[in-house]
Amino acid sequence: MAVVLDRVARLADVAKAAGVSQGTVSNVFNRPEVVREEVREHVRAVAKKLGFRGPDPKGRLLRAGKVNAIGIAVAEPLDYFFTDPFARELMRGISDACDDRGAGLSLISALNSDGLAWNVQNALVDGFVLLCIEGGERLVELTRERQLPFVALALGKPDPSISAVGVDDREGARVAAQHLIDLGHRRFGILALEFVDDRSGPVTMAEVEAAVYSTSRDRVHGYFDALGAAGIDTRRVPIYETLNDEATTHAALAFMFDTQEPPTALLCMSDRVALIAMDWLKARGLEVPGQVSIIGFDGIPEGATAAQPLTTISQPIADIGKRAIEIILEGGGKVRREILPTRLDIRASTAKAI
Amino acid sequence: MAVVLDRVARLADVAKAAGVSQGTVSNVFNRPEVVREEVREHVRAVAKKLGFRGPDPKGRLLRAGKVNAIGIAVAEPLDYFFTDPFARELMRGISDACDDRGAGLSLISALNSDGLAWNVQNALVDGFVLLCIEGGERLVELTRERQLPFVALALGKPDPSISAVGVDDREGARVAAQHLIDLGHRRFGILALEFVDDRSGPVTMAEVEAAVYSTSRDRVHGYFDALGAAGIDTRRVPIYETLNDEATTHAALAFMFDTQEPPTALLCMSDRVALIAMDWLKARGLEVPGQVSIIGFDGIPEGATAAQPLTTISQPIADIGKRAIEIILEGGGKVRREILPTRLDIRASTAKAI
DNA sequence: GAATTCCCTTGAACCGATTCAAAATCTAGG
DNA sequence: CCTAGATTTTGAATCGGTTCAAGGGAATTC
Repeated sequence: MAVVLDRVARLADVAKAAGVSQGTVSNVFNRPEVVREEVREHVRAVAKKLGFRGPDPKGRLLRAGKVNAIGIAVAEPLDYFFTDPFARELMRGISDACDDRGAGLSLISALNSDGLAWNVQNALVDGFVLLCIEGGERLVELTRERQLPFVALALGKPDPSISAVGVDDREGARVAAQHLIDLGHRRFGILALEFVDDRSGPVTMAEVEAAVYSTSRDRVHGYFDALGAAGIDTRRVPIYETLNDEATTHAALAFMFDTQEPPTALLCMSDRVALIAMDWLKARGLEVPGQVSIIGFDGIPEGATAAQPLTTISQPIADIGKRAIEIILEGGGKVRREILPTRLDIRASTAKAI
Repeated sequence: MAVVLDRVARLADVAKAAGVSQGTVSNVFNRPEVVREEVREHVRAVAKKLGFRGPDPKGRLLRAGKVNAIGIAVAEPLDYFFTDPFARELMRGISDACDDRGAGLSLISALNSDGLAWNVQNALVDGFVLLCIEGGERLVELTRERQLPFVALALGKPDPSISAVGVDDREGARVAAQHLIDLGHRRFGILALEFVDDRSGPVTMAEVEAAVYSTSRDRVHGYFDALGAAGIDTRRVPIYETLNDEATTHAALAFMFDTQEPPTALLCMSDRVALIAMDWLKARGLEVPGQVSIIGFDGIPEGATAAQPLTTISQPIADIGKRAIEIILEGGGKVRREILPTRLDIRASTAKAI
């Protein structure tokens, strides 16, 4: 007697058709060893006939509670994960950690705040890694609502109530500036990242102190720690806020180099900006590092493989991702904050001052 | 009277505490406009007091059935998505398509077959895109079990029963060879991808015809279509199977160039292999394209931005990803097969034969 | 022959929401 | 004041499984 179903077969259908309880069918698929072979094979045969391919994860999920996947959220379009060098390197570390634990990876994004809210609220994950490159505050706020473990990366405002992994920006920046001082440079320019959202242009020290993004502020402090100690008048060091893109970086360079005494050393808060600066200077006939030395920040792979390799302060990007996953999966829900070390990678964009 | 729960609050708890039905609480969060303002605010207040932050997606999922996410599966480690140029470019297209539709993205992988099976069987997704670069057959088999819509990309064996998006490999290869013939070349070498799993070395035409991966076979046919028409004895054109890595590509080059009459033109089945070949030749003091012309296949961004830009047959990689998503989300479950056009991108690795 | 084990299997509770027909309440018109 | 119609709210079914205490039956021990 073949029963024809008007829908896809469920566990219960198989149970009824095979004349056993639902629990037994469940065991056949999940713990086959506890079911008598005869019964097991019979159930399997019936399941096959009904086109039942195994328990639907949607059902299991509710009972089990665990999704076995981590969500990586960012306030950028999804392709950010595959195009931005920093994100890509970070995802390498995250991927490895997830592979090791057999966890899946869900990419979560939103361009507008409505979509972001919905995506974060409904993502089927066991925890979140927040890429707070931009709009970090809001991302944290939304995620908090979910009441799932999460770790913030590159978060501007350090909040002691949430887990985070990062680097010591101030110390990294200090080392960067010290490197250039050691090479004899005395005239500097700082190509900064955003202090507040969507603003670019020259900034004053007061604006630096009022920064929303403490990452940028800390780095300025770090640069100035070294410059000040070397007796350089930091009030005369130009700081230009960029949006980490070509247009604003070019504007920053024009601002600094169309002057009587242009800098001989550029302190850049990202490798991206540093690479753009290098191209711009060369196009203007200035030699790097002959006439101008450039140091970046981040340590993205592109910096090392560029036509002219970039000296930079490397962050252990992949490790940051890895630690984030570990904290979520094994942190036991406790708040953890980790500061990983940076490293000065001296390559071919810095040289002795003339 | 404050009720204290020993667990996280649920919809039902809020309903009871607020003295309304569960359905009303559900409406407050999902269709607030149908609930009287007074009730709505009251429920919200109670929810807040109980620490209920909104309906749990795990519960909603079961009822709604839709996850609103697409799974991208590959038989490689997860970091493949972020390190392999082809995969990255593909994911760009997929990301855009998902962003447009507000769909999420789940990355699914496995190193060993057990893990792969589990991940594919349990992924919470509405459909799959299969990257059949390697182990495609098995991936298709596993996915079929899930009874969810899926699209295969770069699948070796064309199976008319499954949806797929790809390019006309034979025609693309023909155009590649024709380009070199037009430049006057008469001595060719073919650096092939795998015909069967994990094998490398020189292959005979019989082995080509017996290929598991029809992509590689079709490309050989395409190359030979052009070479044969130009009156070149294809039996004397060496074909070397590589694993798309440095070691086997170097072996292939040694095999071809340690001969009396080395080729003046290399037909490579991937840009990766082509770039490796270019480096190898230069390291041996051979000029590209002065002494040897090289043409790739794929059109990865690295080929265009390389120190010496690579001539290649470009696949519309991002478009392939985009179409795959569209087929899953809007295909209505019907089987669809699409062949997208390739394009000859002439850059700096091919030149007139001497 | 009764008691004790051991091995399977059962049945029902539970996971956390959405949905919708039906009931209850309110509003306006006669 | 009554009623038709509009607006809200309820209650119960449903989604598809997992889990585990309790039960049944066969084998083993006393």
